[in-house]
Amino acid sequence: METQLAAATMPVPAASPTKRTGGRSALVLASVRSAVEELIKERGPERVTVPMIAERAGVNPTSIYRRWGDLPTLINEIATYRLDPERPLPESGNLRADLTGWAREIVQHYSKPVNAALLRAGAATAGESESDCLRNRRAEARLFVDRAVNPVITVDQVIDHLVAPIIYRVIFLPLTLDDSTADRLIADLFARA
Amino acid sequence: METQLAAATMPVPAASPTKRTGGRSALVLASVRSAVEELIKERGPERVTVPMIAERAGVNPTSIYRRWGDLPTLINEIATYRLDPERPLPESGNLRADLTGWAREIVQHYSKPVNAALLRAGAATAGESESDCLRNRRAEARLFVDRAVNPVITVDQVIDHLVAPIIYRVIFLPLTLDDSTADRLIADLFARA
DNA sequence: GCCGTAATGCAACGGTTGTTGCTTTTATCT
DNA sequence: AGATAAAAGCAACAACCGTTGCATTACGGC
Repeated sequence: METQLAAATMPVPAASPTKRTGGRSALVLASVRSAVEELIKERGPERVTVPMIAERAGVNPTSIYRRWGDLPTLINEIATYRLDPERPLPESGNLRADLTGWAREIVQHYSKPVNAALLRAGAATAGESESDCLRNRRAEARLFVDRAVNPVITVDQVIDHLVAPIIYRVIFLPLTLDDSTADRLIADLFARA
Repeated sequence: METQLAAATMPVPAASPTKRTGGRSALVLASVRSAVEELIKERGPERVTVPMIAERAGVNPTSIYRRWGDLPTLINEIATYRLDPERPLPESGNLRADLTGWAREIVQHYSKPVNAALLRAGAATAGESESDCLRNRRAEARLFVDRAVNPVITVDQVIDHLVAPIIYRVIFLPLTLDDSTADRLIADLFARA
């Protein structure tokens, strides 16, 4: 067939479909992201549609459908990368101090209504395989515990008694979340150790 | 106006618009509920629509729209009352024993994929005012602590270190949830007291 | 058993959504 | 700079969704 001939002729079977991330694509990505964030804050995660996002972003709906395929997929991606996984983390040499700074940052992050709304939306799709918008947070927890010389506590304990209460309150009891929450949970966590 | 005349004539202004809960209505309610549960398990909470539910339930879509108005509202109601608030609760006279039984029940409940999916869906709408599908659970926690003679722990601690970790794992780490989870958390919780 | 009316069913509609084939733009590589 | 093809725009289309007015059923109170 034609493909065989072509394969024989070509030096390399063109197995490098170069992605385009810069320029216009980046602009579309950015404006779609902020459109989603605005709309989700304004109307709640359940009442946002793709055409609405497209209009707000000044972008054609087809661009969104072709890039993400799905509204849940799009929202989930935004929820996952809202808190930059590449950002600098506390590195004081003291586990408790590091976790304190880290927990405070998370509380502060999710105190913003936009981020709380995104988390709730992300929760809806969290069941399916690897679409978990909090996996970066757990990787960070693991990092802190793993590099400590004398951990005292386990990763599971950090998840259960620090991350979980914060996330639970963000989703279900947002009004009870304040700056003291992180410190209180840290105190509880290390009281046991 | 006519209304004034009517009001003067009538002995009681008919201020009792009797609801109809039995017979057909009950049947519709039941079949809609199981249709939602089936579909949410099959396709995930985000890919279910009202017409789909109506067809599966053998009910007219308008009935659903008029009764609940909204898909999120419907799903949220089901998520809220899936675990019967009137069910008997442990009442051993011992706080730790009661909480243990209660926590085991919750873990077992949410180990079923249907209930986990409903919880995720409920999380998406949890921000808005009083549409919180876990409020009954928190009321129960309060009951246990309030009636204990020497509580040892606070309601907030039950929320943060027992309820929150279970719910977090149900939503984001369903595979890590097993029968030992409840006991482990209870142990952690009372270790401090 | 009868009556009033709450609740469901039915049908038609206007608007929206998501898909598809094609054209235009433009990011990336040489 | 020029060539290539990835990504975005455009237009048209067939679903589908949710609303509304009216007819039908049958629950609940007498």
